[in-house]
Amino acid sequence: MKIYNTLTRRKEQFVPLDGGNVKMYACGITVSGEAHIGHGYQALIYDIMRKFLEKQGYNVTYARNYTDVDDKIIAKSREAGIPADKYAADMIKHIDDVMRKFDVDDPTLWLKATENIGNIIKFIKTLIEKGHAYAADNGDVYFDVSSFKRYGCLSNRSVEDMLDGVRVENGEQKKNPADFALWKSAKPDEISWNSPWGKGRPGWHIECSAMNRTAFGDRIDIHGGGRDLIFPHHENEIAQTEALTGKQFAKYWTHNGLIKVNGQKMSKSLGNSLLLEDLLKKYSAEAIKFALLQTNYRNDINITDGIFDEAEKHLKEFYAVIASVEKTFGKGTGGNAEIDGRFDEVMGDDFNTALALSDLFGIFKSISKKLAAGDRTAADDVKQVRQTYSLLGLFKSDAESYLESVSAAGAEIPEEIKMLAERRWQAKANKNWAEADALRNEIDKAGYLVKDGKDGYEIIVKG
RNA sequence: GGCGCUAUAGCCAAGUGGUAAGGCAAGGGUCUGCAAAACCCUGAUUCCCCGGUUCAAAUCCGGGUGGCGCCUCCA
Repeated sequence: MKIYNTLTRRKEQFVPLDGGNVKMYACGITVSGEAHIGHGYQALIYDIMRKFLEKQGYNVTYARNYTDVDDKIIAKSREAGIPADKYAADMIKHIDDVMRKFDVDDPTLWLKATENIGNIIKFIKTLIEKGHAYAADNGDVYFDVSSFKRYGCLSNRSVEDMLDGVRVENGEQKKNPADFALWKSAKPDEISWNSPWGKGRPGWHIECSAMNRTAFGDRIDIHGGGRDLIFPHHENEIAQTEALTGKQFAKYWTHNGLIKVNGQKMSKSLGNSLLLEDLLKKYSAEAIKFALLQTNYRNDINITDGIFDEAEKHLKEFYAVIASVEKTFGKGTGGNAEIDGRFDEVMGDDFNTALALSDLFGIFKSISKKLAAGDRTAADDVKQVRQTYSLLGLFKSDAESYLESVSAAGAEIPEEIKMLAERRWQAKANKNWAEADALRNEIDKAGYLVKDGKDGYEIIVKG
């Protein structure tokens, strides 16, 4: 099993810290808004990593967090006229629902910032005691970047390099512009907790360090998140945790690529987010996953017109084969070790879902041939594909129901279209080709397509 | 300005030393009254450019150029 490690910038053999037990953490969502496709993608990737590691025999404990207090949440909740904690709780519930529709499983542990305030305060206190952090007069607490020599080891930058790019907000009392907030003092009427430095709330970075330590102890195997978190978030996590423990925090740092829309990154500030909920109204969860997993998780994905339509088309074709096989031979009783072994092989190389998916085209071609030849092992292959690829969230549906749900619009053929098609069929039977073609054009203009079979025809909705 | 990622056929994309997977689109064919669908066939003498290492490089090294991202909240 090989995993690409951002820390060393190479693929490494995966060797857990503790034999067969794997501790894995992935940064989750700051719940200031609805989940977009990027959030769904990230959740999907780490869900797959967890499941594949389990398939390899590891005992995985997988933790994810919700950042449920921050500036944007406070601002949004004010706009909505509800308390910040209620706003965050409602949003979490909503996001959980959408993720369930997207068919991403819950982690082993769900962690929330607001449920770990005590742990966070304790963590900060220790950092101050050890001389890695300091409290300013206004009640803010900052991490002293100059006290941690390895600062910059993940993102490969030096403190000096950073200084010219750092922005200092008004009212901040930092010793060094690169220092970052561990604790933010509360402004009037903001949600806050009592602390040794007065009322306030935790900074973003410290949450993950503190929650990790509470859940897992000093060290973990895999820490993941989107590539945009490398700096400053993950760099700061390393500084906080390693300054406290003196030990290496995460052994493997993994970062998924970002989803772009028409070449541009989706971000909260640009406001160009594609909401997961909206996409799920248009496409099946399986089609969305298929489209996203056709690229290696480390690369960015540019969403352009048609990538989901194309994926849906492929799934329809695959499910059509599955439906035929299961109808003809019933559910398989055996399996196909080759399909499963090949899957393990490609996924074992840094979770190469792109290769795993491209294999499907060959697999289904072979299954179709077997079906045509009356070879009953086609049913075993189908059973194996369903079992193996369920790890990627694919082929989990009943084939007939899937095909029905995807072409649901086709069920609603208007009467007049049906009549046109019937008249065309008659014209055709009378070998009146001109009239038959004219009628087909009419049907075509209305947005439908007639497909002739041997003993009848079928009307489908175009597009 | 600093740092990182990336550059493979019209498009998407796999491939980290042994001679270019897969998909879409396109073209040809079988089938069809004609279509659609389905099935079969056809693609890069070459992997942004220039040097180098090597028996051998898309793959390693050096230098360019273009695209994207991070350095402010971000998955």
